[in-house]
Amino acid sequence: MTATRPWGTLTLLSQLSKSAIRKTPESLLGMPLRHYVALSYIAEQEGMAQQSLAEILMMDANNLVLLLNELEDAGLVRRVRDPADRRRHLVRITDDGMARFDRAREARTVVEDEVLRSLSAGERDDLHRLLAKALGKD
Amino acid sequence: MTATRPWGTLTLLSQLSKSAIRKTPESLLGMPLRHYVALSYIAEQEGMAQQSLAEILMMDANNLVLLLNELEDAGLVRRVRDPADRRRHLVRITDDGMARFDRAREARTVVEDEVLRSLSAGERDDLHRLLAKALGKD
DNA sequence: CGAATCTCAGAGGTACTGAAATTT
DNA sequence: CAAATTTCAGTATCTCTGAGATTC
Repeated sequence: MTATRPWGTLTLLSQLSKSAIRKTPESLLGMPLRHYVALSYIAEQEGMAQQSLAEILMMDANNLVLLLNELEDAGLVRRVRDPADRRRHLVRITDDGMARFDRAREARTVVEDEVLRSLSAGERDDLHRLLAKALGKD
Repeated sequence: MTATRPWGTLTLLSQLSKSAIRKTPESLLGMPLRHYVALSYIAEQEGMAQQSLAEILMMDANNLVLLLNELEDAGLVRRVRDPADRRRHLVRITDDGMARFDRAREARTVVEDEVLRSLSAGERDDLHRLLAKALGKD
């Protein structure tokens, strides 16, 4: 029943994502976008080991080291050795980091309104729900 | 009425897109993913000038030059001078390019099934429709 | 001649590869 | 000692900046 559609769902997905990235200037967030994305996971799941964090962010653990260096230099997060397994570093967001993340999140709703301006409020909720379900975050 | 949700729609969007990219190996498509994405637009809109194509693909016109060089070297597209304005190059997909694009599209439905496996057929249609509408492609 | 279009070389930022250091 | 975790140096790939060439 699936008619041959000119655009695959995955193609549309990547295009809309690209559009969102292009419309999110660093000046609006107050931090680089990749800092914001990382913070959103660190804030949600406090005290994660770096390796687990790398899996969730779908990035190399090696690369995460460099990213966390930047976040730590900016005073947004802290690395603390795990007392239970001293090989691990637990990543915790700082109070300042949480405050700046909250401001960035507010700012991103502005971008979201622009990117999704063609959708009604109900359709935006539907989209959010479908994306969350596809990611297993429902 | 919008409850404070842990994940913004834009964050979910970029994460699912990243997931789709990671699950699309070049060997499956028979070409690099960015060749496939470019071809999907070139196949849909025959004989576009490079500048228009760059806008649609949301990439730098400079960068598109390098991408088209690769596509032309691979025999997937041809550049033809626009007789009406000899400054322009019109980009056309070759017969071989179309054949290989069709095979790649088939392959990508396999990835799509995996990425969207948590969604029912109806939900997948909904997602497709919402993404297309947000992009103004409905 | 100014503007538009395409091309390319060089620079900058981002991500991956491999090896070292510490701890279990 | 082997495995797990984090760190870093080197490499590769990609994207953007700026200048040049052709045509309108």
